[in-house]
Amino acid sequence: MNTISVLLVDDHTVVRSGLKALLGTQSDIAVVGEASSGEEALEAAQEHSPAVVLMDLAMGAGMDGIEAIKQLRQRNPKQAVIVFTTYDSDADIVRAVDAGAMGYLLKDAAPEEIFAAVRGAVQGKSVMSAPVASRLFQQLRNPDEILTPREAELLSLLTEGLSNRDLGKRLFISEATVKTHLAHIYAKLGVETRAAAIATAIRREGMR
Amino acid sequence: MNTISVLLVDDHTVVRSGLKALLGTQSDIAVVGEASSGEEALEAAQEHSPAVVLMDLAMGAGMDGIEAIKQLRQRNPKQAVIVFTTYDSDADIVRAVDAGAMGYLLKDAAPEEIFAAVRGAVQGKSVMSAPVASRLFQQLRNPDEILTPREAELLSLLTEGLSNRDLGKRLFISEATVKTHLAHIYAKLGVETRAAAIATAIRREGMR
DNA sequence: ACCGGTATCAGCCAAAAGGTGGAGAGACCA
DNA sequence: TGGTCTCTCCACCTTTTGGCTGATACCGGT
Repeated sequence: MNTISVLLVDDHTVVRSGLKALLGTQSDIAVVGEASSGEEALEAAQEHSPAVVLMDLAMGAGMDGIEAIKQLRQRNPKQAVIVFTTYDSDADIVRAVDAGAMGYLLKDAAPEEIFAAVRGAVQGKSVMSAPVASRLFQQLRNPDEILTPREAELLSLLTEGLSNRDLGKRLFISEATVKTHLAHIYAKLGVETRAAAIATAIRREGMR
Repeated sequence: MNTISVLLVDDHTVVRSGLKALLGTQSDIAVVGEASSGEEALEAAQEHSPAVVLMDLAMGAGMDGIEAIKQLRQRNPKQAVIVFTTYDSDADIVRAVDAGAMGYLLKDAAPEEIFAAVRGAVQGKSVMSAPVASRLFQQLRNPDEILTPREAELLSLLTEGLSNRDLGKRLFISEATVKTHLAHIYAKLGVETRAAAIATAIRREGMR
């Protein structure tokens, strides 16, 4: 039986310990290294050349998870990277998959799910938590939901708490136009109020 | 030497494993139970009567962390509850301290910090991570800007994009009361609209 | 030359939110 | 006991938002 070597990357000590403890119960999986930042991850990957990298996206300071994935994939395309994070933010999922992540697990995943993801990853299978999969599916099914540049601009200002009038002044357009854009934005985001739009915008696009 | 019994409450399996592994390295600390929800926590506390409860505030479904703290404190005031969570949201900190939490640690805390908090808690000392402490300090310096627990609760729901009507239903109060609370919140935050309040709340409190 | 997407603007109406002022109940503290 | 804080509720009024319909104009690709 081939044992699968795993590198853990997370800035939370307890999460690393937990994963180590969990993975340690499986005879075919061995944790060969740990890192608490993107930079450390690259070094550790160089040193241990693990088969699988289990990585949190949100790392306190320095290089973020997405960038780390890109670099890892670039240096060693055989290495499988599995994202292991707390949130299922749309933007993060897309970016992670784009950067070359093989799987996307949420931190409340069951142990079995984690084991399956690690084993699947070395075989080229991509495993993701159910909520993540459904979000990805949604996005693929609904390309309409992409905001136009102007709409994105408005949404961004919206999250600063401006009124329609202020939005108009800021963008040099009439209040009527602002309302039109907003209506389109609401439709695309699947919400009915500006409050919900702000909440959705912040929760689905970065900003955490 | 007295060993300190600890109950872990977190809906993430890996976090529980991690804490268990970390605390297991200390000869004077013993994990006597685990729970993954507020309800389970109350049961487990009943069964094991631990000296310290280490609890995540954000629990997926059912009872939230704050409510769990209140009930734990009510049933056994000698028990020390330490909050162990990912974010340092102003509202959460205030509410947790109010509910009777003895300490407030962030999940990226160093192991030593966690040990110190557990040992301190049984002696009646309250330990908190530096960022948390600084936020609390800020709030004490600016008493006008402190939201009441109820207001904080409202603000938190507000950031989910709910309407006044929905807020009322969720909190079992009339729309009139919701508007009163909102008016107070706006005054304290120094904003005029709900959109600005949401934006401010998210940018100044946790949720990143 | 036509069509689809984007950006701009208007008017009308209903719903939601915000401002003002007032008020009672319960908790806590001096 | 009196004062303060918090939470709850009400009525009235103004402003803001959102839903709907419709319009003009520019750009790019077929």
